[in-house]
Amino acid sequence: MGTFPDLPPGPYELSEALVLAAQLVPPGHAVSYGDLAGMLDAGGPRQAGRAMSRAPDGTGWWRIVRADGSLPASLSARAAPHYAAEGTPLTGQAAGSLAATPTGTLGPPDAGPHPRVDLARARWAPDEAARAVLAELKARLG
DNA sequence: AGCGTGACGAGTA
DNA sequence: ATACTCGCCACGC
Repeated sequence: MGTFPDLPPGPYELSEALVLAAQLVPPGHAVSYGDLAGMLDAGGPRQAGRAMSRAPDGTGWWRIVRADGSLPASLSARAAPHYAAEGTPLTGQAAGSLAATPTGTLGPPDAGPHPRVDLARARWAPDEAARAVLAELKARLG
């Protein structure tokens, strides 16, 4: 207990709980909108998206992406620097030393203007501590 | 009540 | 890989 930011007193609106759950996702990782809702066993991807659209500053909104790892164009442009800073795995990036740049004449395809998170590598699964927080959030849902 | 609108997702062509 | 459909569901008019 105590290793988390203090939870506001419940009961929570679902949108509020979704934002708090999003804040559990650590830098360098990501989950889909559907995943986020699934962590609370409540709502669905549309509600997760709406919650993110209204999320307060300080929420790592760029860590919540579409199921294919993308974000709407206007957002992905703003997300790119965060991915670079956090080392988030993106599609088209070499995983190890095997860098087979398929584009040939073009430069490295990595963080273009519209990066796509490689969820196969970046998807976050809650650790035990996070699961405890999620359980608490669920229990306090209004 | 109906109807349009989303920071969505899966299926199909 | 891109485009388009359809299902989804809370909100606001």
